[in-house]
Amino acid sequence: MTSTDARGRRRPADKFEDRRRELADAALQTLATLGYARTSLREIAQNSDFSHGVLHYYFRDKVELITYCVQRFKTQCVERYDAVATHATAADALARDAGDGLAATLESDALMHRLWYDLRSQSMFEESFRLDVGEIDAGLERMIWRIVTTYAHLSGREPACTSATAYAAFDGLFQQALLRHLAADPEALDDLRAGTRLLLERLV
Amino acid sequence: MTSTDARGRRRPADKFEDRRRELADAALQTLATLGYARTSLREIAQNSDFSHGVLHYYFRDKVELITYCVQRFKTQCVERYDAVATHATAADALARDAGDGLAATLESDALMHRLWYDLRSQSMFEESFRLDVGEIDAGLERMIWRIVTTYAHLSGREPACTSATAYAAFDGLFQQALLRHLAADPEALDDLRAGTRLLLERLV
DNA sequence: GAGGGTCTTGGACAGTCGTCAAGAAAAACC
DNA sequence: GGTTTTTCTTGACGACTGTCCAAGACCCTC
Repeated sequence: MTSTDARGRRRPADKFEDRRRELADAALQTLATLGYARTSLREIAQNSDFSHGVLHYYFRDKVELITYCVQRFKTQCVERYDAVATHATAADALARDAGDGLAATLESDALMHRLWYDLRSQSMFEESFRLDVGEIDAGLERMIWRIVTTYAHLSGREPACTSATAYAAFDGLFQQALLRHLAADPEALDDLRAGTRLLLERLV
Repeated sequence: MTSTDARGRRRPADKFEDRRRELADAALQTLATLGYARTSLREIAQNSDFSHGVLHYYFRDKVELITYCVQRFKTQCVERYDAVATHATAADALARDAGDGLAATLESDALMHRLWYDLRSQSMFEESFRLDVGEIDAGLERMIWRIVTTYAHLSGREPACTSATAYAAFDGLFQQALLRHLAADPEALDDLRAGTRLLLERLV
């Protein structure tokens, strides 16, 4: 049902899913630039190759589109953050790489991270987002915990906090850095790097 | 200009400001329950004793109303958080009081805290909010720093991090606890209390 | 109590929103 | 090539938005 035939043509079910992905990407781009509150279906369609009516051919309503976007955003997040998982062999090198990695993705994907915090705030009001948002948060928590446990192992120590506490602290650090970076604070990235090293050292 | 006359009647300038406050409070209540994205001027008016037209008598437009609300919200925040500033005489008692205080305000004012994170996310998209949001953040940072430095003094140590890093970590902790509390996680409050004690101990 | 400024109402306005349906266009099939 | 099916465009709908305004209600002073 999801395979291709002998001539390499996609089967109908695949085409349908491909178009959904294409429209969801246009929606994500619009959401990242305008924010959830100001994003309309017509604006999304204008950022794609299609007219606004086609959105209801591929999605039942706006909620299904946004939900699909959140899920798609999640997979992009996991891919992006897995790249941060380093292969360092020394504790201080790992701490430096982690700080650099977080600062790099904050700078290059600032708009997407901004959207993430916007959608997570929306999930506090709109229950239909909560499941997907919770799964993204869980994935990020695992990513942070991998770094913390690796750092602990490399330095011959044990983590001094739970996985949830470690993620909460790093997420707060990242969010503050993003806020200041978007407000054109030139020290935001350096403070994120320094804060990452300090938190790693203090939490294990 | 802001005083009352001999008979205790308010001067016109005061009446004007009082009505602005009254309408802003109705707006804040609406914002806290619906969120920024779903709050309209008519909805705000319905949560007050007036009709929707009066909003443009006291506020130039929606942006000025919302901005005024954010400023008003800030003063409420400062008042609320100053109550958390404890007068403990021992380090472990201070850590316990701080955790209990944060957990208490999270539980009793959950909707207002939800609104705060919503508005802070909006400030990443809407530049007109940034100044006020930044000032609120700075006030919260001072509140956290007061707790951290007091804790350090009581335990005869020095803070191991900057004020910004400490606030970022505690803010992340609080926001995760709020997310889980709103998602009906029964352990959210206890984890916030435990996390507060752990962060205090580890960051000084 | 009359007059005049302050305050409030409720409706009208031009846009925009999500949604839908009819039909054109394109693609797939025989 | 003609027919059927899938895909897409276009225009319309009712509801809702922020904004504005004419008219009335209110309140204070003389």
